Amino acid sequence: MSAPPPRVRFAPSPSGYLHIGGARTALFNWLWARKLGGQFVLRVEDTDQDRSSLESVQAILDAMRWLGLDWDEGPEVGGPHAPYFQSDRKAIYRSHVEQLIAAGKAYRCSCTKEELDLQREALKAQDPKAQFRYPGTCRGREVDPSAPHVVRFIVPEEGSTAWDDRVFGRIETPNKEQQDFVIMRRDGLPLYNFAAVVDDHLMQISLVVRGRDHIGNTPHQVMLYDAFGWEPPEFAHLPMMLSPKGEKLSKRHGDIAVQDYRARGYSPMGVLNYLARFGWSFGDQEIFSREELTFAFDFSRVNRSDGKFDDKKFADVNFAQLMSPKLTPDADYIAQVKPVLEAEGLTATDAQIGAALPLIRERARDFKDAAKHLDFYFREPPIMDEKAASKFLVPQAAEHLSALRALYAGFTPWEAEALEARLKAWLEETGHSMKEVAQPLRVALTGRTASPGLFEVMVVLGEQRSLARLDAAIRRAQVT
RNA sequence: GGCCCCAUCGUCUAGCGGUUAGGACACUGGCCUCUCACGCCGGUAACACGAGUUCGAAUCUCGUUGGGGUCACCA
Repeated sequence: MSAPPPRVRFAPSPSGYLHIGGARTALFNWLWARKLGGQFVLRVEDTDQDRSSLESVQAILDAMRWLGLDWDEGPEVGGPHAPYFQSDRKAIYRSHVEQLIAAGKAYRCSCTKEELDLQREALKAQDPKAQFRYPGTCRGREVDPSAPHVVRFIVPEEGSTAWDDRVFGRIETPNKEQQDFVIMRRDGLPLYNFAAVVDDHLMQISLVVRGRDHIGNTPHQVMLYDAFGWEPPEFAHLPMMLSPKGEKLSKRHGDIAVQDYRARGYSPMGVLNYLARFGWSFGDQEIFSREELTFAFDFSRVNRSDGKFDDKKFADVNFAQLMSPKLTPDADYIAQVKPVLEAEGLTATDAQIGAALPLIRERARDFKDAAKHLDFYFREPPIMDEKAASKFLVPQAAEHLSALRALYAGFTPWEAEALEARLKAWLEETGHSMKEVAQPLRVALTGRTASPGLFEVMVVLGEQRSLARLDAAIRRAQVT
């Protein structure tokens, strides 16, 4: 008898862009749902109105879509447990708070933040090492429901709270470490721990997958499930992604938004592949297709130790994705590089890009880079590297290039092997070496000193443009 | 500081009592070669430390050290 398909969720708070660490959490959730045929729910945790914005919601949804992490229920797609914005679920939270109060598991508290701050400072003055916890002043006291107040949950004095984490195993913390935490604010909005529990239960989430920074919240949430008489979901906490220096990853460490990598010209699978292998492994395999990832992923192979972000490795994984026609089919490659080309003022048909693609796949590390490698195929005349020109397009080269020009005019078939054979024969006849002519020819054809093989380039360029570029180079070489 | 978690090359990791401790990135020597790139061959480089358990520990236990997370009317 197999377990029912999981219901998992990703619950971002829309206070910025989709963070790379958040994307990994989303990915692990998504993989699990897709692997087992479950549902992936997207829920927007926007109960903090000051920090949430609509633009941010949009940015996150865009990033999710770009990564191909589609959700079965959530914003813009709806679902049986709508609404999926917590700001639209206030009435639900309110009634559940009332339920806990009525059951004697929570109480209204009229202590103000200022009062508590004062108490906190007083305690600190008395004993700098002491831990301040809410003393339960309002516990059992009658507080006028119409007067300003928060609602606090009653934490059991004794015992401990535990769960069996899918990744970390059993985690247990003594209840005396906790205080009567606030579940509803003065303004009537719920707090994270409370809203998450109510929603996860109502949305029938069976497994909560999130960052390890939530481990401290989990006991609160488990207590809440108990208080409601609900069965808690399973939990799987993920090790943290830290900065290269081992600090918590933040904007200070450069690019950390999914958007940043999109702008850099990374492919979605490049990003996903790197994230997947961060904290998870599958033998020695480094590069995965989306399907392979979905097949191979399992929480039993998720690590417990935090990791440091490595840009170089990330770039290499992205490169490996782009290099493989199997992982990045021509059509995908073309669709993604085309806009970058256009931004550079270059226009090319899919077929034209496709013809040059085999020559750049093993050279371009990202789509930005690809556009650079593609530039001379589509720019007429090509941009001439002046240093290269003055070094290689000299009178001596003009002679060689003129000879080659004559050799290739009207030559058939215009194919790499034939073109190369013709040149080799000429070298044989004249006693020149490939090294003498290669670089002048390359500079003539491409405007630069580094390029794919000469004959492959000539084929992509075609006879007319190849000869025209030779002519221009010969003129240039003569006047030098 | 309390609580919780973690600990294999610089980095991501394999390893789940017996291995010359493997792979990948990065770095590096060479090969290939018309340049660049890809590719191939090779090199430097790790079990944090200390006690146990065991015939035998990177693998199990405890301690030490180190690192991280969390302690809100944020999520």
